Amino acid sequence: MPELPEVEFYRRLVESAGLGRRVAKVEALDPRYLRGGGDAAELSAALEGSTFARARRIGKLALLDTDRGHTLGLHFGMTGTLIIDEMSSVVSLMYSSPRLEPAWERFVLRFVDGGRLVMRDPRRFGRIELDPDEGRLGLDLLQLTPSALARVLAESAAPLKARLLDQARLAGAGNLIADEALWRAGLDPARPAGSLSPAELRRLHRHLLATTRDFLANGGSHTGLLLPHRRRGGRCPRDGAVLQQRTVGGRTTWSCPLHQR
DNA sequence: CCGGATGTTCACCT
DNA sequence: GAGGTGAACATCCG
Repeated sequence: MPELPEVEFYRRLVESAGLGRRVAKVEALDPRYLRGGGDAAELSAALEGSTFARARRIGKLALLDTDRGHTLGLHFGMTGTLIIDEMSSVVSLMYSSPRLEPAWERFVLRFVDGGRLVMRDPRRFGRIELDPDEGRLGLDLLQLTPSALARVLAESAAPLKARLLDQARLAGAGNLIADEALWRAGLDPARPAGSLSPAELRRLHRHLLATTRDFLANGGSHTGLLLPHRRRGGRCPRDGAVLQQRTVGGRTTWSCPLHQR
Protein backbone atom coordinates (compact mmCIF):
# COMPACT_ATOMS: atom_id res chain seq x y z
CA MET A 1 0.00 0.00 0.00
CA PRO A 2 0.90 3.33 0.40
CA GLU A 3 3.20 3.27 3.39
CA LEU A 4 3.15 5.59 6.39
CA PRO A 5 4.03 8.77 4.44
CA GLU A 6 1.20 8.36 1.94
CA VAL A 7 -1.34 7.63 4.65
CA GLU A 8 -0.10 10.69 6.53
CA PHE A 9 -0.78 12.75 3.38
CA TYR A 10 -4.30 11.33 3.28
CA ARG A 11 -4.77 12.16 6.97
CA ARG A 12 -3.68 15.73 6.32
CA LEU A 13 -6.03 15.94 3.35
CA VAL A 14 -8.96 15.00 5.57
CA GLU A 15 -7.75 17.43 8.21
CA SER A 16 -7.60 20.31 5.77
CA ALA A 17 -10.59 19.51 3.57
CA GLY A 18 -12.84 17.04 5.33
CA LEU A 19 -13.45 18.11 8.92
CA GLY A 20 -16.75 19.63 10.00
CA ARG A 21 -18.66 18.65 6.88
CA ARG A 22 -21.87 16.73 7.40
CA VAL A 23 -22.14 13.34 5.77
CA ALA A 24 -25.32 12.99 3.75
CA LYS A 25 -24.89 9.49 2.43
CA VAL A 26 -22.66 6.50 2.03
CA GLU A 27 -23.08 6.51 -1.71
CA ALA A 28 -21.10 3.70 -3.18
CA LEU A 29 -19.86 0.83 -1.18
CA ASP A 30 -18.23 -2.20 -2.68
CA PRO A 31 -19.45 -4.88 -0.27
CA ARG A 32 -16.08 -6.59 -0.39
CA TYR A 33 -14.50 -3.39 0.80
CA LEU A 34 -15.85 -3.76 4.32
CA ARG A 35 -13.23 -5.37 6.50
CA GLY A 36 -14.39 -8.68 7.87
CA GLY A 37 -17.53 -8.45 5.75
CA GLY A 38 -19.04 -5.86 8.10
CA ASP A 39 -22.55 -4.53 7.83
CA ALA A 40 -23.14 -1.77 5.26
CA ALA A 41 -26.40 -0.65 6.91
CA GLU A 42 -24.61 -0.30 10.21
CA LEU A 43 -21.94 1.81 8.53
CA SER A 44 -24.52 4.11 6.95
CA ALA A 45 -26.35 4.49 10.25
CA ALA A 46 -23.12 5.37 12.04
CA LEU A 47 -21.88 7.92 9.50
CA GLU A 48 -24.87 9.60 7.88
CA GLY A 49 -25.71 12.83 9.69
CA SER A 50 -22.31 12.99 11.35
CA THR A 51 -19.34 15.23 10.74
CA PHE A 52 -15.69 14.30 11.09
CA ALA A 53 -14.14 15.97 14.10
CA ARG A 54 -10.60 14.65 13.90
CA ALA A 55 -8.27 12.76 11.58
CA ARG A 56 -5.72 10.48 13.19
CA ARG A 57 -3.34 7.84 11.89
CA ILE A 58 -1.65 4.78 13.32
CA GLY A 59 0.87 3.28 10.96
CA LYS A 60 -0.89 2.76 7.64
CA LEU A 61 -4.39 3.04 9.13
CA ALA A 62 -6.17 6.40 8.82
CA LEU A 63 -8.72 7.03 11.55
CA LEU A 64 -11.55 9.52 11.08
CA ASP A 65 -13.39 10.30 14.31
CA THR A 66 -16.99 11.49 13.97
CA ASP A 67 -18.72 13.96 16.25
CA ARG A 68 -20.94 11.10 17.45
CA GLY A 69 -18.32 8.84 18.86
CA HIS A 70 -17.65 6.54 15.93
CA THR A 71 -14.38 6.08 14.08
CA LEU A 72 -14.01 5.25 10.41
CA GLY A 73 -10.85 3.29 9.68
CA LEU A 74 -9.38 3.54 6.18
CA HIS A 75 -6.82 1.06 4.93
CA PHE A 76 -5.42 1.67 1.46
CA GLY A 77 -4.00 -1.65 0.36
CA MET A 78 -1.51 -1.47 -2.50
CA THR A 79 -3.20 1.04 -4.77
CA GLY A 80 -5.75 2.92 -2.68
CA THR A 81 -5.92 6.71 -2.85
CA LEU A 82 -8.09 9.23 -1.08
CA ILE A 83 -9.85 11.99 -2.95
CA ILE A 84 -11.92 14.84 -1.51
CA ASP A 85 -13.99 17.02 -3.84
CA GLU A 86 -12.24 15.45 -6.83
CA MET A 87 -8.92 16.79 -5.55
CA SER A 88 -6.27 14.24 -4.73
CA SER A 89 -3.48 14.88 -2.31
CA VAL A 90 -0.07 15.23 -3.94
CA VAL A 91 0.60 11.56 -3.55
CA SER A 92 1.77 9.57 -6.52
CA LEU A 93 1.59 5.82 -6.32
CA MET A 94 4.12 3.77 -8.23
CA TYR A 95 1.85 0.88 -8.97
CA SER A 96 -1.46 2.62 -9.41
CA SER A 97 -2.59 4.20 -12.62
CA PRO A 98 -3.46 7.88 -12.21
CA ARG A 99 -6.30 7.39 -14.63
CA LEU A 100 -9.75 8.41 -13.43
CA GLU A 101 -12.01 5.43 -13.55
CA PRO A 102 -15.39 5.55 -11.80
CA ALA A 103 -15.42 1.78 -11.46
CA TRP A 104 -12.45 2.06 -9.11
CA GLU A 105 -14.38 4.10 -6.58
CA ARG A 106 -14.80 1.52 -3.85
CA PHE A 107 -16.19 3.78 -1.14
CA VAL A 108 -17.84 7.18 -1.48
CA LEU A 109 -19.20 9.58 1.12
CA ARG A 110 -21.42 12.35 -0.19
CA PHE A 111 -21.43 15.44 2.01
CA VAL A 112 -24.52 17.59 2.56
CA ASP A 113 -22.69 20.43 0.78
CA GLY A 114 -22.44 18.32 -2.36
CA GLY A 115 -18.76 17.43 -2.10
CA ARG A 116 -17.42 13.89 -1.92
CA LEU A 117 -14.84 11.82 -0.10
CA VAL A 118 -13.73 8.94 -2.31
CA MET A 119 -11.48 5.96 -1.89
CA ARG A 120 -10.29 4.92 -5.32
CA ASP A 121 -8.52 1.59 -5.46
CA PRO A 122 -7.96 -0.31 -8.72
CA ARG A 123 -6.63 -3.44 -7.11
CA ARG A 124 -9.23 -3.44 -4.38
CA PHE A 125 -6.88 -4.51 -1.59
CA GLY A 126 -7.92 -1.61 0.64
CA ARG A 127 -10.56 -1.89 3.35
CA ILE A 128 -12.77 0.30 5.49
CA GLU A 129 -13.86 -0.59 8.97
CA LEU A 130 -16.17 0.97 11.52
CA ASP A 131 -14.61 1.39 14.94
CA PRO A 132 -11.50 -0.65 14.17
CA ASP A 133 -9.53 -2.35 16.91
CA GLU A 134 -6.59 0.01 17.18
CA GLY A 135 -4.84 -2.34 19.58
CA ARG A 136 -3.98 -4.74 16.78
CA LEU A 137 -1.36 -2.26 15.61
CA GLY A 138 1.98 -1.72 17.27
CA LEU A 139 3.69 1.56 18.04
CA ASP A 140 3.54 4.10 15.23
CA LEU A 141 6.83 4.35 13.36
CA LEU A 142 7.09 8.11 13.92
CA GLN A 143 6.81 7.55 17.70
CA LEU A 144 9.57 4.96 17.73
CA THR A 145 12.24 5.35 20.40
CA PRO A 146 15.51 3.43 20.55
CA SER A 147 14.31 1.36 23.50
CA ALA A 148 11.01 0.59 21.76
CA LEU A 149 12.93 -0.60 18.69
CA ALA A 150 15.00 -2.82 20.95
CA ARG A 151 11.78 -4.37 22.25
CA VAL A 152 10.45 -4.86 18.71
CA LEU A 153 13.56 -6.80 17.74
CA ALA A 154 14.50 -8.44 21.03
CA GLU A 155 15.22 -12.15 21.20
CA SER A 156 13.86 -12.92 17.75
CA ALA A 157 15.39 -15.26 15.23
CA ALA A 158 13.13 -13.86 12.51
CA PRO A 159 14.81 -11.84 9.78
CA LEU A 160 15.34 -8.23 10.79
CA LYS A 161 13.22 -6.98 7.91
CA ALA A 162 10.34 -9.32 8.75
CA ARG A 163 10.15 -7.77 12.21
CA LEU A 164 10.20 -4.24 10.83
CA LEU A 165 7.24 -5.10 8.59
CA ASP A 166 5.23 -6.71 11.40
CA GLN A 167 2.45 -4.14 11.84
CA ALA A 168 1.43 -5.63 15.18
CA ARG A 169 4.84 -4.69 16.57
CA LEU A 170 5.73 -1.58 14.60
CA ALA A 171 3.08 0.16 12.53
CA GLY A 172 3.85 2.04 9.35
CA ALA A 173 6.92 0.62 7.66
CA GLY A 174 6.35 -1.04 4.27
CA ASN A 175 8.63 -2.72 1.80
CA LEU A 176 10.24 0.45 0.46
CA ILE A 177 10.84 2.13 3.83
CA ALA A 178 12.31 -1.10 5.20
CA ASP A 179 14.71 -1.62 2.28
CA GLU A 180 15.77 2.03 2.23
CA ALA A 181 16.35 2.28 5.99
CA LEU A 182 18.29 -0.99 6.13
CA TRP A 183 20.38 0.11 3.19
CA ARG A 184 21.13 3.47 4.84
CA ALA A 185 21.91 1.77 8.14
CA GLY A 186 24.20 -0.78 6.47
CA LEU A 187 22.33 -3.77 7.90
CA ASP A 188 21.57 -7.06 6.19
CA PRO A 189 17.76 -7.50 6.02
CA ALA A 190 18.17 -11.22 6.71
CA ARG A 191 20.13 -10.79 9.94
CA PRO A 192 18.34 -12.35 12.92
CA ALA A 193 16.39 -9.50 14.48
CA GLY A 194 17.75 -10.22 17.93
CA SER A 195 21.38 -10.13 16.85
CA LEU A 196 21.88 -6.36 16.64
CA SER A 197 24.43 -4.70 18.88
CA PRO A 198 23.43 -1.58 20.84
CA ALA A 199 25.29 0.55 18.29
CA GLU A 200 23.48 -1.15 15.40
CA LEU A 201 20.15 -0.65 17.13
CA ARG A 202 20.80 3.06 17.50
CA ARG A 203 21.89 3.31 13.89
CA LEU A 204 18.79 1.52 12.65
CA HIS A 205 16.54 3.68 14.80
CA ARG A 206 18.12 6.83 13.44
CA HIS A 207 17.79 5.72 9.82
CA LEU A 208 14.23 4.42 10.16
CA LEU A 209 13.07 7.81 11.38
CA ALA A 210 15.24 9.78 8.97
CA THR A 211 14.03 7.71 6.01
CA THR A 212 10.39 8.15 6.97
CA ARG A 213 10.82 11.89 7.51
CA ASP A 214 12.65 12.23 4.20
CA PHE A 215 9.83 10.44 2.41
CA LEU A 216 7.32 12.74 4.10
CA ALA A 217 9.31 15.83 3.15
CA ASN A 218 9.99 14.73 -0.43
CA GLY A 219 6.54 13.60 -1.44
CA GLY A 220 6.29 9.90 -0.67
CA SER A 221 7.77 6.43 -0.38
CA HIS A 222 8.88 6.43 -4.00
CA THR A 223 11.53 9.11 -3.35
CA GLY A 224 14.19 6.85 -1.84
CA LEU A 225 17.83 6.88 -2.91
CA LEU A 226 17.86 3.12 -3.32
CA LEU A 227 14.64 2.91 -5.30
CA PRO A 228 15.98 3.75 -8.77
CA HIS A 229 18.46 0.89 -8.42
CA ARG A 230 15.95 -1.78 -7.43
CA ARG A 231 16.18 -3.57 -10.76
CA ARG A 232 18.20 -6.41 -12.20
CA GLY A 233 21.83 -5.38 -12.51
CA GLY A 234 21.25 -2.29 -10.38
CA ARG A 235 24.25 -1.09 -8.42
CA CYS A 236 24.54 0.26 -4.90
CA PRO A 237 24.65 4.07 -5.15
CA ARG A 238 26.99 4.12 -2.17
CA ASP A 239 29.72 1.72 -3.23
CA GLY A 240 28.86 0.46 -6.71
CA ALA A 241 28.37 -3.20 -5.81
CA VAL A 242 25.73 -5.07 -7.79
CA LEU A 243 22.61 -5.19 -5.64
CA GLN A 244 21.23 -8.50 -4.42
CA GLN A 245 17.58 -9.45 -4.87
CA ARG A 246 16.00 -11.93 -2.46
CA THR A 247 12.75 -12.72 -0.75
CA VAL A 248 12.96 -11.79 2.91
CA GLY A 249 9.96 -11.80 5.20
CA GLY A 250 7.85 -12.73 2.21
CA ARG A 251 8.70 -9.58 0.27
CA THR A 252 11.03 -8.80 -2.61
CA THR A 253 14.14 -7.38 -1.01
CA TRP A 254 17.02 -5.44 -2.53
CA SER A 255 20.22 -4.95 -0.59
CA CYS A 256 23.91 -4.30 -1.02
CA PRO A 257 26.05 -7.37 -0.34
CA LEU A 258 29.07 -5.15 0.28
CA HIS A 259 28.05 -2.69 2.96
CA GLN A 260 24.89 -4.24 4.46
CA ARG A 261 26.14 -6.76 7.00
C1' DC B 1 1.64 -13.86 -22.66
C1' DC B 2 4.05 -13.69 -18.23
C1' DG B 3 5.65 -11.89 -14.11
C1' DG B 4 5.69 -8.70 -10.65
C1' DA B 5 4.14 -4.57 -8.07
C1' DT B 6 4.47 0.74 -1.48
C1' DG B 7 -0.24 -5.02 1.50
C1' DT B 8 -2.83 -8.22 4.46
C1' DT B 9 -4.61 -12.61 5.60
C1' DC B 10 -4.96 -17.45 5.67
C1' DA B 11 -3.86 -22.32 5.03
C1' DC B 12 -0.29 -25.40 5.40
C1' DC B 13 4.50 -26.85 6.54
C1' DT B 14 8.80 -27.36 9.45
C1' DG C 1 4.22 -21.29 19.45
C1' DA C 2 7.32 -19.23 16.00
C1' DG C 3 8.32 -18.48 11.52
C1' DG C 4 8.50 -19.59 6.45
C1' DT C 5 6.16 -20.27 1.99
C1' DG C 6 2.72 -19.78 -1.25
C1' DA C 7 -1.78 -18.49 -2.51
C1' DA C 8 -5.45 -15.35 -2.84
C1' DC C 9 -7.26 -10.88 -3.68
C1' DA C 10 -7.46 -7.54 -8.70
C1' DT C 11 -5.45 -4.65 -12.10
C1' DC C 12 -1.98 -2.46 -14.57
C1' DC C 13 2.46 -2.21 -16.76
C1' DG C 14 6.78 -3.48 -19.04
